[in-house]
Amino acid sequence: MDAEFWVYFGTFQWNVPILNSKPESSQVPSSRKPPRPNQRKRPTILDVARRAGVSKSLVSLVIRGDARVSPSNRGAVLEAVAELGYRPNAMARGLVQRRTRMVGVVVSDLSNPFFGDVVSGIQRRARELEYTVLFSTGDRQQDLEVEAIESLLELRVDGLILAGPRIEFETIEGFGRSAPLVVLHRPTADDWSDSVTNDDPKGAQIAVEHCASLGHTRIAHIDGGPGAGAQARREGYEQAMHRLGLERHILVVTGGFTEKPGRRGAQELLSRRPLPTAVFAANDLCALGALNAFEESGLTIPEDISLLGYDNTSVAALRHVSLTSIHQPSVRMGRMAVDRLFERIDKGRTEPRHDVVSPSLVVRDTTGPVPGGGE
Amino acid sequence: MDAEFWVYFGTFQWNVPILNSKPESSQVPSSRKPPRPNQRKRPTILDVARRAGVSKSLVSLVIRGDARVSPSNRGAVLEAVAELGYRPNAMARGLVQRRTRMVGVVVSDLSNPFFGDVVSGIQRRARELEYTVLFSTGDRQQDLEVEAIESLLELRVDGLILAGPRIEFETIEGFGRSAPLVVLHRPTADDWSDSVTNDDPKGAQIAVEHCASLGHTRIAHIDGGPGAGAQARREGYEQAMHRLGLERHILVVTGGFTEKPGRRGAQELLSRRPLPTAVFAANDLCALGALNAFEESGLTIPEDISLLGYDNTSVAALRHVSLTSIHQPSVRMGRMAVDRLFERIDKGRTEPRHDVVSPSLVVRDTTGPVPGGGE
DNA sequence: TCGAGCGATTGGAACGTTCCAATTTCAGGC
DNA sequence: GCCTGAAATTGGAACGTTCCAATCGCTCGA
Repeated sequence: MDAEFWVYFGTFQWNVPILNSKPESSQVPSSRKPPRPNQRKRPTILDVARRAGVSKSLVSLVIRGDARVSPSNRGAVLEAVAELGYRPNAMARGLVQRRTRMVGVVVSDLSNPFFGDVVSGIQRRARELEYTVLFSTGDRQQDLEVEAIESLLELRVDGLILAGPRIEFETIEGFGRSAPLVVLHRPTADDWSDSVTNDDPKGAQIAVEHCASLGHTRIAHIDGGPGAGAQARREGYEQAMHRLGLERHILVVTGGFTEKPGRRGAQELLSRRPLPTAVFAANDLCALGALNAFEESGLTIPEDISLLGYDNTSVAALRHVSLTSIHQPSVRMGRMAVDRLFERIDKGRTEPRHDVVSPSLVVRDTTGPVPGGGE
Repeated sequence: MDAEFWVYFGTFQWNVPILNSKPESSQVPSSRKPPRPNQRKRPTILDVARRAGVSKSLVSLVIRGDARVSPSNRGAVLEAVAELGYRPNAMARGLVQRRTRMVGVVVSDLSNPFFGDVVSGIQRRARELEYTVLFSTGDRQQDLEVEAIESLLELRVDGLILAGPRIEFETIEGFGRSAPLVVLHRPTADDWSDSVTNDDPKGAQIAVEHCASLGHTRIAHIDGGPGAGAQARREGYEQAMHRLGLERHILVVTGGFTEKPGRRGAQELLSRRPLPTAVFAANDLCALGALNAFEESGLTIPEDISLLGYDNTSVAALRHVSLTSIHQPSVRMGRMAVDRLFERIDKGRTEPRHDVVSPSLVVRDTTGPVPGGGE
């Protein structure tokens, strides 16, 4: 068996395989062998140059779109390029230019629809700035997430965006020392990274105030459990309740960021008396779990209980669901992340910047006036 | 303004910017300027070698985990690596090795929850085979999709997986000539690429048979419009209806793969008399749109109308939705795609292989017996 | 007719690795 | 003390680009 040896020094982490004396026995399936050239040898800039009868430098100029090349030579080169099926080698280019015009994006969970919009914003802004985006994901596991980041850094991306990272803060800070880094959806406060987050306490406040404006007083909260954003939303809820003079109605039960814990949280709420008339859930999926539990127990939404989610995912927008939710401007946040990176990479900014954007309320069909006039 | 000039030759496509005589005026914002080295110079293998008092070759051996290095030297090198915060440069390595151990995955639409599982399968299998996965997406646009693929190929990924590509068949075939290529969720039949698809006609047949087994005869279909998989599902539906002797009940209305067209399709169905008692929609989102339209018109599901989706996405599984659907083994399909790639890259397979996996039925709460005994 | 000046073109030196063949080191047997 | 061979280590040549300074070839004015 191979041993794994972790070198850890300061803020830097990297794993080195240590083999035992038996050489390539327990290695990868069988693949360290001579890599069979499946495809025929790829043409290089030199092949193009030969074919076009010019120097490699001239080919390079044409490829980069330099204006000083004579039309005839440009034509000849382009022709040779097409004939040979030449495709520039980004590695060679990156090596000499020492920059890649690539940004790496690590998404903690690609299957969460919430990240779709973020990714879309990143993609579009990056394109405007002529950057290429490479995504990677830890598939919900911390160690894979670190591996993904490492790979991207080894590829020498010019900058890194971590969308909702699940890894430890110290690790993140270490990466920030290696490359320009923007953290999305999770606040950082160090000198090495930027962050773009939404104002969770504010969002919670908006949710509570919406309920209050509909006459609700017994407003409960199903929280996000141990998750990162959970605390901020819970505290926002509590503060808002205080501010409205509803502190004696504060009621928080444990939930989570997916359907099942939301369901369980709601079931716990159902055992309390008097029942709350409005429930603010940690996020949309959590709210959906709650919705299900309420419906099963014979309550109707929003007549008996009003329900709010958070994140305004595509699921909340489905008309069959039509969940009132707190919206984060995800697309814009994605764009902002790229802008922060751009400032560091191309404008030379070095002082950290931490942006907080405001959430907003999207009223749909799961919230309504308090039944029977409250209390 | 910059002009864009497309070189197209045979199966190869690549865009070359052509500048007008004014040099760097209307260029990118301002970024072609000297790239400011935001971070301090990165240590190279030579720095490590100097610090550890050994040759660069020895450092290279340690990093790659070669067993022949003496323990003392290994220790010294590792120490130097940690002290300097050295991270190997994948570009330099890839350049000389002429392989990268990276596979590129282009997902047509990252916000579609359907691809979450596929990606997960790809990710896990790739990790087992010690490949790194790089994702990219066209964000639903054809030209961006091509750009994404180009970028990955310029990076010299060892292989490429296209998940539900929206680009033309000829273009795909061209890419298959440049690198090992697996197409997911869309059949190909050429000699240059492999494909992994689900058996759409079979899935449609299962859906229809499920309805029939519940006593339904007036089974309608809301199709996927002009989309790629739409045709196969529609034809599967029609064939199954024939086989069951229900050809006179065949009823297809135009829909699409998202909620809105599904809604419209359902509305059209509602104008037909007699109403169908079961509806098979092109996919889950389409079915959700239909569900909404039916509910709005006062029908209850499944008492008045049974409803089926396709793809068995996470949305269908939400208990509040609980949509009967046709399941594709997405995770497995992702794994298979990586395996096909591996066979081409490391095993030297060259003959194409086209796998078709079987879909299956997931019964939930939107299908039930035919109301009143049919006809 | 000649050089100045300018645009177009070129060859060589990087970039940071791995690979390979060659060299050094060292233990052990005679 | 020397030779042998294996193990450990090494320097130089790739890999495919871009960058830079230098050169080439014209046109034009004196």
